[in-house]
Amino acid sequence: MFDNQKCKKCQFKSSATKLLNNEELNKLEQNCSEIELKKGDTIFRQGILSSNIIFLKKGVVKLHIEGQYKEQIIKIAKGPIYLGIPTTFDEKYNRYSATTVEKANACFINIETFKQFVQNNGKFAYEIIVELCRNEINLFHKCISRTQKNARGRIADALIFFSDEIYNNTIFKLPLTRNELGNYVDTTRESVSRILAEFSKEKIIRLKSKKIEILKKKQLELISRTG
DNA sequence: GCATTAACCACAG
DNA sequence: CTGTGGTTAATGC
Repeated sequence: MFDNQKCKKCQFKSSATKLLNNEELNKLEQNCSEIELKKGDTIFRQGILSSNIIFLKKGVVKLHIEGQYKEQIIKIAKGPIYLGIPTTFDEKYNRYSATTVEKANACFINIETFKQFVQNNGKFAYEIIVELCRNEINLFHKCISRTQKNARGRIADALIFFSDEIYNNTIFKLPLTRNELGNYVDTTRESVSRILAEFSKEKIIRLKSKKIEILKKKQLELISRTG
């Protein structure tokens, strides 16, 4: 289970982990375990005892909360990234769930080990803070998108996000169902279907079921701004 | 009033 | 799981 040298030689080291010294890396190797995940696997679930910090090496996940009426997708994220810091660091129970939407590789890191690094290695802690700050700013933008744009604008935002941030490509396969995309951008699956069909008709995207090609990004950006 | 937007419902692939 | 049509409610000229 504990393959020595695994962390030291890891190609996906986070910017924080790069700042650990040799002794700390040894400690990490003894308190961290990597697993492979299939699409749809739960990494951690809302409501259960939280116990690990997750380092998602690669793959795409959704962070989601079971709301009063329906599931809400809070965020889509791609590795390499830490998951669960907000819900594990100072919370007894998970406040949200993380589920893969593609196959992924994740390392489960003992929370006490992670805390020791934060407490004893300022540079490590600094990198973690930077990542948390980025996350918060991103959520502020998401908040604006949700409240101040119409459905077309929100879906345009989502398409640009998948293209630019997740797949770095104008062609990609949506990892979400229409219903999930609706949960992500605060609308219904019907509206998602309709709006994607409109974009396709307007030749802004090419659409075949989940495969999407962005043809006119400028146009999408305009829709994002003006609805 | 009239137009627009989007949710809800129903039904068919 | 999707796409589409009809209906309805809210909102803003």
